[in-house]
Amino acid sequence: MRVSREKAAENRQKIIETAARLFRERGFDGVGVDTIMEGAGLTHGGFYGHFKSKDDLAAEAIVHALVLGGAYQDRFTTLEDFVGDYLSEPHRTALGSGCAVAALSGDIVRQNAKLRSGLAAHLRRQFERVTRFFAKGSAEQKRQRAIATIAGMVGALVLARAVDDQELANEILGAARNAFGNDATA
Amino acid sequence: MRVSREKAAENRQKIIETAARLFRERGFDGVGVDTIMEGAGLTHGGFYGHFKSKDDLAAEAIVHALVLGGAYQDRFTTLEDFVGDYLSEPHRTALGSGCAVAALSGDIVRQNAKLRSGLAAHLRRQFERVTRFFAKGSAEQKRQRAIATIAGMVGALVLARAVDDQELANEILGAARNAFGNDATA
DNA sequence: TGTACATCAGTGAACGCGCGTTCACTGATGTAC
DNA sequence: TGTACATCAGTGAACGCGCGTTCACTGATGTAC
Repeated sequence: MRVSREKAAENRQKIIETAARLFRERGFDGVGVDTIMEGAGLTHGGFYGHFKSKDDLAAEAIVHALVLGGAYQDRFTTLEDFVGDYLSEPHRTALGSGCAVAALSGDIVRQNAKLRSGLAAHLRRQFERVTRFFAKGSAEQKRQRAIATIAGMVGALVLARAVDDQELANEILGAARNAFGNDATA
Repeated sequence: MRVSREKAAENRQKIIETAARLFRERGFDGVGVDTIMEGAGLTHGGFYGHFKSKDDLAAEAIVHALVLGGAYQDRFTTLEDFVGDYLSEPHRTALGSGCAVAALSGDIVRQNAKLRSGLAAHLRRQFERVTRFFAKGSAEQKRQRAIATIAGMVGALVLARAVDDQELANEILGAARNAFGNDATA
């Protein structure tokens, strides 16, 4: 049953969004093409009309998630708000719609080079943008603080999610909020 | 060909060590039972004489790696040494013998509960031990600093490894060393 | 504007490979006497 | 201490399932006239 070009483009987008969610929730090897297609309301056979391979989709899905992640960070005006939202309990439990770096960094290392350089580009942009939260110090010092802050945020979220104890998880998030949530140089 | 009890125990240990290395290098789904057994100098059929399943081995292998990780941290007398060694280029490239938390946290989230609670216990011990590097502040403040420092270290290592650009990777490590390598409260 | 045909998005069965797991077998170790 | 037998660690072939991928087919869309 052929479908209008518009509808086909819509389907393609739905596949990418579904994949971006499921990959974050279950990891790259944890979701099959059939599950993704089903999640997008289609059957698995049509997959290869849209993408060259599962790897190809993975690249598109992760790029999609990273772009959203860049926009997310832009919404905040203070470091405290940014860090507080990122290191919140909702974000800890919202794997599928949360930070793709925290959810997939382990998988990305083992993916193709294109994805890894895409991640590098994303991080470079993030480092650049996050310097705006720091008031004092040289440009180089601001950049270093931005990098360390992002590393601390990602690490804290990863640890909090990995742990099988909500109390400990929230303690980790709280400690990281205190440590990274305000500009110590201000 | 039966083998002495001693040799069998040795083989079992070799399997665990090989698995601990390969899982860290390639992820849990990235290595097969056959590869692990081959790495241990055996054939794949004997695997189930030693372990109930691949998951069972994964639990033992990761616990093994975590125990070594705990001992590793004990060797350092100053925060600067500890952080400097952890956030070094050798550690960045030594996936198979490096920090299991950084290498496998993503996989552990999706593993069985036993492993996750093992990781929680490990992290609790690490948080406790790492407080010794902090001189001032209340016990609670020291603990929070220890947690934030470990989160920052893990996050920085994960990001540095995920990125496809050695220069950026080393910049991340350097920024994190500066941020976490000395007790800002001293 | 309507008709005829070509195109092609999506379907669902099937293929084939990888990998976790099982099993009959081997032959050296361990033990009973 | 030596012999006979039971045990069992390890071998390698085979099984079976899941999953990525392919393919013949369907029928609605898009286009040519």
